[in-house]
Parts: sequence; structure tokens; C-alpha cells
Amino acid sequence: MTDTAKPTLMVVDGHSLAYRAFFALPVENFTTKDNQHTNAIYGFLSMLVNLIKAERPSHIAIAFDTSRHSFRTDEYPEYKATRSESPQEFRGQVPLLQDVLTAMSIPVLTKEGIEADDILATLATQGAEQGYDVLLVSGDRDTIQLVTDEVTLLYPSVQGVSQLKRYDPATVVERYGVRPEQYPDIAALVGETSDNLPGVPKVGEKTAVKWLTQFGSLDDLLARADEIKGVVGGNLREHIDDVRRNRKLNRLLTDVELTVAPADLAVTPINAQAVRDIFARLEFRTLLPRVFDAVGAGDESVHGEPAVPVPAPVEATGDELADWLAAQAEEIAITIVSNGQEISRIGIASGTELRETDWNVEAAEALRPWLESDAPKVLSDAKPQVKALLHAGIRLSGLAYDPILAGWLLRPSFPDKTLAHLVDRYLDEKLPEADPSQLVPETAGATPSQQAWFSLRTATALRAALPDSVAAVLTDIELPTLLVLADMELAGIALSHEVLSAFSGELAARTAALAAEAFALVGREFNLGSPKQLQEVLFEDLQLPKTRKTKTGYSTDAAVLADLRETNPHPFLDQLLQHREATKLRQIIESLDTAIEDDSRVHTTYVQTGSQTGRLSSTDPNLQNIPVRTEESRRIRSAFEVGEGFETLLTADYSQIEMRIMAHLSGDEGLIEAFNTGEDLHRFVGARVFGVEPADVTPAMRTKVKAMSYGLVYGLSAFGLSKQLRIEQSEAKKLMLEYFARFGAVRDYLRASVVQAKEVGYTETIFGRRRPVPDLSSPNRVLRENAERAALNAPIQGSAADIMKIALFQIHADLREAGLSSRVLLQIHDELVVEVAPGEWDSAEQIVRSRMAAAAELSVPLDVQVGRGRDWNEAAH
DNA sequence: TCAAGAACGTA
DNA sequence: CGTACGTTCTTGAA
Repeated sequence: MTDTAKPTLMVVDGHSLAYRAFFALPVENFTTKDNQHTNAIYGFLSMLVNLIKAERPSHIAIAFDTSRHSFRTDEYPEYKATRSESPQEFRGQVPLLQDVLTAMSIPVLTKEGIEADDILATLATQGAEQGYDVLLVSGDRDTIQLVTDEVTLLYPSVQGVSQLKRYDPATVVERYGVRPEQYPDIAALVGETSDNLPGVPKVGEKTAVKWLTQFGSLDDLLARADEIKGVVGGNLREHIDDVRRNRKLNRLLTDVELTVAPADLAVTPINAQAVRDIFARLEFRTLLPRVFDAVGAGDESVHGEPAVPVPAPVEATGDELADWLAAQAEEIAITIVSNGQEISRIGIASGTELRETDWNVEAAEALRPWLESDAPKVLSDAKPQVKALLHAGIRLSGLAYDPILAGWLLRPSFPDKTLAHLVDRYLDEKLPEADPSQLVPETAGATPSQQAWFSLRTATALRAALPDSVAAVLTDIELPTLLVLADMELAGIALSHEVLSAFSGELAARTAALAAEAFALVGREFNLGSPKQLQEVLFEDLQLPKTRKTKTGYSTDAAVLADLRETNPHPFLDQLLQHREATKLRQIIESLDTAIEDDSRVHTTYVQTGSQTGRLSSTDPNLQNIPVRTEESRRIRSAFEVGEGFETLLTADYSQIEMRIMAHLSGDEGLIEAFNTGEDLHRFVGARVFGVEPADVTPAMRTKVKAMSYGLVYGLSAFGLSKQLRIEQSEAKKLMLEYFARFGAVRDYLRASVVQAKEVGYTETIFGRRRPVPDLSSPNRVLRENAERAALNAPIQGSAADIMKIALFQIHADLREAGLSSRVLLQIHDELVVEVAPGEWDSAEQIVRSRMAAAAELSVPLDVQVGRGRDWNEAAH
């Protein structure tokens, strides 16, 4: 029994246990989406959490080896020399594990030239002397020597890391037949193959124990070695130096100079936010509550009480509210409560006071002047609220801050975009939230005005956190864009059910026929949409060669099937590919059709915080991935029509905006010239790369440089280029060399931008939007190279997004100021779709063209292509 | 019912 | 072994 009066010091050999976890857990199940392996981290943490929960240590530390090199290898270079290098997949996890532990406020101990077990030995000795119960956790047998009445060893059993066997002196005697301090003597005699320390041949544990019992000690045994008879006696005498060496090397150091003493290792509260962050990155979900549970620190214990008590909401009438607002000098935050259409309530907060009222005609009219004024307003996740107000006939003005947008600009990769999270992170307080799992929640959530009050304070905290350039992106780009998006979503776009269903009917007949033929070809029916069943058919029934491996089997994607069709033509493959295409179109049509609302239009939702680069994303339905590539698929686009009361659709898109930005950012004279001459870009580049006249650039040449140019923006490799163009890798390499020989500044820029990003930790667009890229310094190659490509792409894609947003809100403003009813409906990254009212074409086109072309001043012109038609397909040019 | 994976649509 | 997204379907575990 543990003496409860004594503090418990737990010291863990992090390296050996993580290594065991690495082999115990299948790596396939523990890989993040960016290919970081996490099985060792997960296994180790899982074990640690169980340990902490079971043992409740008052003091804790985790020791790690620094490298293979130690004083033991200095003494005996062969030490551990046969041990194969630990896999890179494991080594890459160690720094991350240490980060996790740091976030958990658990000291990580290392010392150059010293192994983790020596740190354990030293702390065990000090701890025992200073009155601690010491718990050692290690997978290294040498630590058995440390077991005493005060020091207990937890050693992983053969069943795996989760099972730890507890060794006290009695257990050691029982298991090994000697006292703990004698164990190294046995080990010295037997040897340790894993450490490359040979012992005495033919001597195992049994013999060693017998000898030690007989002679009392190793020294006595070695001194009287000639008394041992037989072959083993000869072996002992012959290997006596080995035994001495082994004994010297397996003695653990108990006097390592450490920067900490046991008393410094007292358990401290974890940094809940840091733990959440890093777990999110490692994609650990189930572990998080276990960690909080084990360390006994739920969110509450790591957060202070609210620094400022939440004011009580005061119920008011509309008129009282208007008077109150008129008297306020400072910024005000509001929360509009609605069901997506009708507003039910409004909450308002100054820094010190809260007001609330039910929404009705009187309230609306009393508040309208203030809502439509330029008086500065803070709203969290403003867009739906702006929409609700628009629905009520009120156009919000004076939007000064949206903490959700600010939080996203600061950390675009963070998935949780709620006010609750921002309050937690930037105010270190808790936003009161009703427990959604309870029908009658015990804790009431924040009222609308209280939410507004938190928005206001969060805005203040974020203003302090946002660098100037990022703050400018928020004010000058994102907030104006937000208001436009609200209008666009509300407007929607007319979509013809008739056109869709006619097409769908054709496709239904075709898919049925294709499926029947396909089944006839393989002689049985199965689910063509199931990759699993498809694999059986392709690789077993039809005996086609296996393709690229995926996590769960072999790939059957279109690229692979196209390859397969070339090498092993089979009519089934053709049917399958056609079937896929047709069903895909049917699905798209189906989902679009169900999205048509009562006004015969579809209203997408733009997620302004939906990307890491600054682009918008579109959901419910996604109108940014409507098919366009094939003639047939464009029939879907023709179902998007001009609406009633309007005359025509206008599409306007930037041509090659990313390449233009590349030309601008790199300052490459060749590329700049390409855009300034007005020559077709790929023809111009092809002429330079292949050394011919522009007129003599063949379609094949053009295809190649085009792929290369676009690939550049994504961080393409010779391998990727060769695959894309279906050419030899050597040819792709040559193409890249030729390209860079002519457009060297492009390569220089791309390289420099990654170096720069690594230095400062983030990339930046022309307008100052940032994207943090921490993995540029990762030891994990996959992770690092992914980060490099993201880093070189982000400024380009992001600058393009900035430019389009600027053009968008300027166009929106111009159209309104000119008193036109024409309106922007869609944004598809580099394209806008505008619904033009009768008689407004010329003015609308003029506004769109000029605003898009002038949205940024680059060293190359921004070219804008405009098209016109009754439907989206016709309006394409 | 949910999450993961595969596949595929766009810029 | 090319960036950035969202949706649909199947599958297997809960």
C-alpha cells in the first residue's frame, strides 16, 4: 500500500514506451490527413493517461534519450550498434509527443549524452532520499536494478503497452530469483542482444541465478571463476572481460546533473487550449476528454472566473432602445435572433450595459435609423444576421467588426469558428452555453445581449491580437465583402426544374442501359458504385492487373481506369466509366433540383471563413463546382437562367489571374512581357521554352507549357508533371529545366517565398492576408513538403481571392450607387455571374469590366472576359 | 447514426 | 509525388 502521506514521483522513459506503442498500434489507423503518423503519440498518451488516473502522482516527468550517442557509446562503440535505426515514421513523432507533453505541463527531461534510464535512476535515487514514493515506468530491463522499497517499477508486459507489470523487490525476486540490485549481474552474464552486448555463451538466466546464489556476488563469482566446471566454466573464463564490460555499461547513473529536482516536478494545471490545439492537429478526438478527466482539470479549473461579471440584460421597448442607443458614444455590439427568415429578438450591448427586446414592427421602426446609420457595430458571424435584417427590409450599415472573421484571419486553419471558442481563447473565459443534450438545461445559455457583450469584448481582444496588415484585410476587404455576400445569397439564381428534369430523365435511361450491359459483360449484378465490389469484379472476375494501392485496397478512380483501359482494353471498363459519368451528373442534377426554393431560385451559402487561403467556399448547394468541362455536362449550366424581371446573365472572369500574379510577384521579365504583348500566354511561353516562333508552337508544345505553368502555382514536381502529361519523367525534368532557363525569376521567387515563409512562419498576400505554415520546419518530410507547396501557393491563390473580393464589393457598390437593379449573383473564384436588368447591359458591363480590371495595380494588366446570354452556359464565352 | 474513405465536380 | 474547396455514396463500427 502506498503511504498516502508521501508524495508520489512518477518518472517515465518516454522513448522506450513510445517506441513500444509505435509497434503495438497499426499505423494505418493513426495517420492524419496530412500524413503525419501518430500511433506512437496516441499509444503513449493513452497509456500515460491511464497511469496518471490510476496512480495519481503528485510529481511527474518524462525522460527522453537525446540521440543514439551517449557516454556508453563513447566507452564501447559497439553498444547498441546492431540496433537498427528507429524508423523515420517513429522519430518524427517524438518532437510532437514532446510538444503535447509540454502543453500538458508535464516536464520533458533530456540531457545530451545521457540515456533516459540514467535520468530515471537519478530521479529515483533523489526522490527516495527526499521522502517520495517513486514510480518508474520503463520498457528497459536495466531499470529493474533501481527497484527498492521506495522505488516501484512499472514494466510493459508482453501483452502490450496497456498492460504494465508492477515490480517491487518481492516481485523481482519472484520473477528473476535475485534481488533487484543483483539483476544487472545476471544481465551482464547473460548479455543483452538488443544492446549488442554479448554475454557468456550457453549461460542463460537459470545458470546465472544459480551462480550468483552460490557465490553471493558477481565479484566473487568472477574471482573464483576457475571453480566452475565444464564447457560453461570455460566459456565464463574466456568471456570474463565481456561480463565486466557488460556490468559496467548496464549500471545506471544515479548522479546525473539535472536542471530540476523532484520538488520541481509537481503536477501543474494543463494548458487546456494548447492541448486542444495540438490534439486537433493530431486529429485525436476521443483522447481529449480522457486527458481532461485524468488530470482532473475540466475546462473550468484551467480558466479563471470571468474577469468581468456578465451584466444582466435589461428588457426595453423599441423606443427606449433607440433613446439608449442615441446616448451611446462607444461602439455597440448586437445580436439578431432569427430562424433564418423572421427575426424574433434583438440584443444590444455596450461595454457596460445590456438591452434586449422582442422584435416587432414598432421595435423595427424604432431601431431602423440606428441600424442603417454608420454608428459602429460589432456582430459575431454577421452574415446571417445581416440577411435576416435585409429580409425585414433593413439594410445594416456601420459594420465595424466581426470577431469570427477576425479569428479566421488570424488562424485560418483552425476549424472551430464559434464565438464560444474565441471567448475561450482570447478572453480566457467561458461563454455560457446551454447544454444541448438536456431538454431542460441546467445552465442557461447567454442571452442575445450577453452574446453581444462577449462579441464586443472579444473584438477588443482580437484588435490587439491582429497585426496591422491583417486588420486592414478585415476592414478593407472582408467586411465589405460580407455585406455583398448577404445580398448575393438572398438573391439566389433562377434554376429551371424543367431543363434539369428533362436531362435527368435521359441520364436515368442511359445509366440503366449502361449498368445492364456492364452486368452482362461480367456475368453478374453488383453495386457499380461500390469500390469494394468493383475491385472483386476487376481484379478477380476479370483478372485485370492490380492498380495503385489505396488505404483500403486498390484504386478504381477514373485516372487509373483510363490507364487500365489502355493496357488491358475491356468493354466493361468503357461501360463503367460512362456509367460513372452519367450517375455523377444525375446526382448533381438531383441535388440542385431539390435545392430550388419557392421563388424558383437556388440560394447558396458562401462560407467566408471556408478556406485557408482567402477564397470563399460555397455550400448547400455548392455552386462553385457546377460541371463545365464536357459539352454534355454544360447542359446543367444551361438550367441556370436569367430570372423574371431581368433581361440577361453576364459572366465576367479573370483570365489567367494566378499566372499574372505570379508574373507580378516574381518580377520575371519574360512573363511580364508575355502578358504585356497581348500574345496568347501559352503560345508565348511555348515559343520561348522550345525556341520557335510563336506561330510555330504546336498544340502539343502548348499543352506542355500550359501544364507546366499551372503546375508551378501548385508546387508541381517532375514526377507530377510527367504523370499529368503522360510523358517520361526525364522529359518532364528537361521541360522544367528549359522553362526555368527562360523564366528563372519565377523559380527564384517561388524558392524565396518558401524560405521567407519558413523564417517568419507565415505567407502573405499582396494585400497582407496571412497564412501560418508551421510545418515548414517539420522533421517529417511528407508534412514539410506539403507545407512547402501550400506556402508557395497561398500568396498566389490568396492574392487572386483578395483581388476578386475587392472587385466584387466595388461592383456591388457601383451598381447600387448608379441606381441599377442589376446584381451580382455568383462568385466562382475568378468568375462573377451578374443578373442584368432590362436596359442596363451597357452600364453594368462597364462597371464590371472596369472594377475587375482595376481591382489591383499589378505590373501586368488584369484581363477580363465578359459573356452574355439567357442562361449560364450561353453566357460563357 | 456516425465517421472515414473513395471518388469527382470546380477554380 | 499539384493548391484550394464540398458533396455523394458505401462501408463498418457503434
